[in-house]
Amino acid sequence: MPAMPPRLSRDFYARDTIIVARDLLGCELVHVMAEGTRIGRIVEVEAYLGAHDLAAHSAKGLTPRTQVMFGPPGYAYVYLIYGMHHCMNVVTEPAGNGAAVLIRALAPVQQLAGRSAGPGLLSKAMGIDRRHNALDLLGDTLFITAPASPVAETVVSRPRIGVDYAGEWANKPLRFYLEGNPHVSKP
DNA sequence: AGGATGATATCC
DNA sequence: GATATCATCCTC
Repeated sequence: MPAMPPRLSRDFYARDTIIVARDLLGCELVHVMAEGTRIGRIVEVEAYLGAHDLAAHSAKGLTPRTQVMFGPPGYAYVYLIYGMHHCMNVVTEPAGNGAAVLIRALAPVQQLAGRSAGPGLLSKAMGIDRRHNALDLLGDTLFITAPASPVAETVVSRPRIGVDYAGEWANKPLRFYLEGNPHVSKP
């Protein structure tokens, strides 16, 4: 088995959120668990640009929940939605901006538990829940590695899912995915 | 189209 | 303390 590509650096996450979102496509999300290591290839993401983005949780300002979003880049922001599903994000840009990228779908690579097309499903398949909130993605438990091979697919952008309440921000094309990939949640 | 199901923010 | 809302998923 080939050596695993290097972990993404703090500087990778510190960049502009749209750039980070696009560059995360093709990267691999890794969760080292007692039962084994689960790995999925990122095929769909959404960018949440910061406190001025009305669709972002950080638009509410600094609260206990959004604390992680306003913190330094390269940390996991995981929350429970609709009382039953977990969503995983990575914090981007320098501390204070409240920006993050939601990971929406993975193609299975190793040991995924069930389907991973959609933010709730992928969290379940990867064994990720609220306990992972505020976890450093440069640590040894949960991290992201650079693409195992060059990303050949075309990246397409569409409006984000489930943010109709956000006015004109709901229409901005801040959802990115790999065209034609069968594991995208809503092609 | 509608229900599950609990944390969060925002009122009183 | 009560209530509305929710970056979803499943079943009908």
